[in-house]
Amino acid sequence: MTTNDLRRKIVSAEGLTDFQRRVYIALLDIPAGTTITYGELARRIGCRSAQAVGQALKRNPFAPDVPCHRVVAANGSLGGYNGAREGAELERKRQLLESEKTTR
DNA sequence: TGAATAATGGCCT
DNA sequence: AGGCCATTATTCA
Repeated sequence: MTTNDLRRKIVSAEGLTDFQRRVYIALLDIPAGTTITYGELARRIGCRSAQAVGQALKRNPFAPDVPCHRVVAANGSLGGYNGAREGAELERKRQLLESEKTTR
């Protein structure tokens, strides 16, 4: 599945708020192997609340289709993945990031 | 250096 | 109007 298809999928998805779409689409703009903080991402979509972005990601109905693993905390922590702030899910996220970084 | 706590902004029901 | 958050910055030991 290409990124473009994914974007189309997001736009055509129902039951989502406009804000959520902005978040997911902004994620698609992030190149593989690159990380961004919640705050930075929030600013990208014209928002000042990193927490709001966190909510959107947790409620991410497209996971793991949407590369939400490229988003990390401001201090470099992984943050969370697939609704989990710790555990095996995070380990998976870590590997995904490393893999992308290497593949880049 | 690390952990704990408070402050904050905005979305969702 | 109230609650929620996958944050962030600050403070304390």
